Amino acid sequence: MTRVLLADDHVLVRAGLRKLLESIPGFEVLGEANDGLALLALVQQYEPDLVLMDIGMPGLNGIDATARVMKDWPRTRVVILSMHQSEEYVRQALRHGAAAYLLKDAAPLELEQALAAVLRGETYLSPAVSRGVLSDYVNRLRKDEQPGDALTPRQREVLRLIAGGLSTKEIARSLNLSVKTVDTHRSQMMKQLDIHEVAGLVRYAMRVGLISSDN
Amino acid sequence: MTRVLLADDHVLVRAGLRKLLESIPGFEVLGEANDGLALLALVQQYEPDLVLMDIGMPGLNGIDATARVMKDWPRTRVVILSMHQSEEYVRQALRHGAAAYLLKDAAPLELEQALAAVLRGETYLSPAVSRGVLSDYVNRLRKDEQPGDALTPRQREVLRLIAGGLSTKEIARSLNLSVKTVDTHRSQMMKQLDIHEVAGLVRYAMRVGLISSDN
DNA sequence: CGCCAACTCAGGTATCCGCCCGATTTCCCT
DNA sequence: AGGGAAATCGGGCGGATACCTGAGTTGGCG
Repeated sequence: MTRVLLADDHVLVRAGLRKLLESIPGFEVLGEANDGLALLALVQQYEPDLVLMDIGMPGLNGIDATARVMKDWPRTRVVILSMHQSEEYVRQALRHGAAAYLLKDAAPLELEQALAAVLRGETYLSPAVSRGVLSDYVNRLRKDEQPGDALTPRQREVLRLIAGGLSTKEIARSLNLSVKTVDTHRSQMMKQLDIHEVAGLVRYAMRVGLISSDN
Repeated sequence: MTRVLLADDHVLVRAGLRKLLESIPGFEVLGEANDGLALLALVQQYEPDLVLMDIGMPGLNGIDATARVMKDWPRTRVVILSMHQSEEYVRQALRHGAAAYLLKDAAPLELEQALAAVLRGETYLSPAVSRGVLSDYVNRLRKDEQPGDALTPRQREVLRLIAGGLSTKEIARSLNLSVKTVDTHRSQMMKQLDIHEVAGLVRYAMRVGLISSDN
């Protein structure tokens, strides 16, 4: 039996969701909350397996409520219900630990699928949403336009190592060059790119895809 | 009529693809190339609407060939055919301007769908691939776990400015602190995070979402 | 052949960074 | 009441960085 809590500020919506869930075998609705804070109290009381969470709630909204639920009850799975397929909402929700992001105009069948996926430990996004996320992802990759633009091959090599955290001396050793040569490359790049600190170089390297934040 | 070129180092594969394409109304195969360089010559000659490109080719591979095609004929749409659903390949392909990434074990129907999507200007990924990309995307968001983990609020403040490219002196002025205080915060963070250069701090700040590469 | 960009290396200087030692105050938690 | 984390400063040291000027070599391109 999957034990579920509902959070939504509209009574009718909650009632509808309850009916829906109770029509699916294996789900039990423990309670309903009309805002984030009320939900947190219920979560503490029941420690449910699943929370169906609206985003647009007065007081503590769904995203922040999700974050606080995940902080103290990380094993609880939170399914976000939202009217908006805004990129930003989706990302916030996922970042704060939501297990699924469903649009409110989704078909009931989709809700079942989403719940099944979530209980298997997967992350579920409404098709319309995942399409958006995908294109956003693609855009991000695209923005990393080829670094062959402003820099010479040697400069890119040096930049990669700088951004990787190596000191000038280490880079020189690694490339079999004089320290002074590496120094010149760094200075040259800074002049060309109008960037004047290592921090800026690292950000640039990341933007053009020379390195990624996880190394 | 969509004018198409094929690039693959296996004759049989090319022949099969040609048959497939010619069975779809509206597609015309202009020619075949057995490696990247041969393809570039054909592209120059025919200026096709579409290129079906294998990744694993001798000489100039599919990714690099894609980049060079996109550089000089940006309106050409390149569909990557690959045996591997490696994350890295997909990302490289998308980054260099591929319009689609198809696995070679895809159903013929999927090829048609992909071509249709591409001609509509969309980006198409094989389902298996897009699933991987999606989960990668989600993982990336998740990794941006709340920065409240390892660092104190003040440290985060300082880190944000460091990663933003400010010097210790500038940060001190900006926060109305002594240079020494800022210095201490930086050192403290480095010890805690086991990171020992500014470059590493910048990458960390980016990973936890304190800053983004585009400032 | 001559030009130019890329690559290589050098000396010098002012500043900044990374790290060591130390200290005080505030505030929360037990 | 006492412990501990957070935040605030200081002195000092060795090395790295940012920027300057100058200069030799290589390879491609007209």
